Amino acid sequence: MRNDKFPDTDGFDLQSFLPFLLNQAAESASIDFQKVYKDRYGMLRTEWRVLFHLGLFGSMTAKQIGHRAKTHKTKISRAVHQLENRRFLKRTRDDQDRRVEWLALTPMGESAYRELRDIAVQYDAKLAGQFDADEIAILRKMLRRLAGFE
Amino acid sequence: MRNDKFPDTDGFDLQSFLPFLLNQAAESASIDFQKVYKDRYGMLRTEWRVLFHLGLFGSMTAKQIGHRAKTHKTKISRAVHQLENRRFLKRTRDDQDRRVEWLALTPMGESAYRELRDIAVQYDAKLAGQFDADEIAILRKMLRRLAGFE
DNA sequence: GGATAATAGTTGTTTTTGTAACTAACAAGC
DNA sequence: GCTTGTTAGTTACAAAAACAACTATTATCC
Repeated sequence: MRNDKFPDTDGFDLQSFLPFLLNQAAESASIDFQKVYKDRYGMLRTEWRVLFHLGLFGSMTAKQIGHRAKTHKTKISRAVHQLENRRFLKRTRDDQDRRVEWLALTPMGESAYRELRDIAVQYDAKLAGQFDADEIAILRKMLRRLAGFE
Repeated sequence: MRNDKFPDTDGFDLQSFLPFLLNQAAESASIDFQKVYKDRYGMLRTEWRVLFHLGLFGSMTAKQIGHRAKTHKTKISRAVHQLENRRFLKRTRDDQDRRVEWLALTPMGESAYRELRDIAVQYDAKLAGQFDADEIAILRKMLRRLAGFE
């Protein structure tokens, strides 16, 4: 947190303060990908996240997605509705526990997922490309820890 | 981006995808600090950012703050209003260009800034403390680059 | 110097989010 | 089996963000 540029400010540097810095980095790093799912697919952030979870893990419940994506159930609920309206997913009630519903992508949803995932892979490679491989590995490891993954 | 756990998903791992990972890390790393400025000071995110900019850099215009914090002018405008209502800052018109107004903290604003800044310093130290010093240096350097600082 | 464009900041309207209360289904204890 | 508590998911309302249109002032350029 020491800061040579502003020794008169008790060494505090806003641009090094992790909550601020992480938010700014996250926003910058997301903006172009956001344009893709927003402008080209008409999706909201929670919607692509739900799409990706189902694409990656197959059938899941809303609760499971919310837990894994650290997203509140109302946001998940709305994203699921929207994806359902667009015929990207279908829901089926659990026979054992009729409160639960299992979500799964339709063929249309699968196809949208694959397209977006390929874009995501390229996008990530481009972001990571500006750093050394070992640096990126350190970055991801630290971010995973900060995010509470692992 | 390779992923050993899910080799059936073309090596895509959502929890390593930088836009997602960065957002999750940013959110986790911000949440406790957010509680402080929100619950204890009744501030919104943009409000503490404006407060900090004025605390750090002294007198600034709304435009300058928006540019430095990458925040839209309407958000800045409303944050400034709110901080003014609470007597945390005062505005003075520029004599040369009467569209411009200079913002500066009142003594009350200064005091709130100093308190929050001290909390921020401790908070950052606590976050950083879970990593080695050289790792943290690498992290901040990379995040600054991603954020478009420097 | 008068029309046109640009800039700083504000206001109004629409989306999206956050929060709390709700419904429906199940579980536990007695 | 009936009260009480929990859980999955939805809905309704309030708060905040996004976006566009606006006012007032200054700059440009003919």
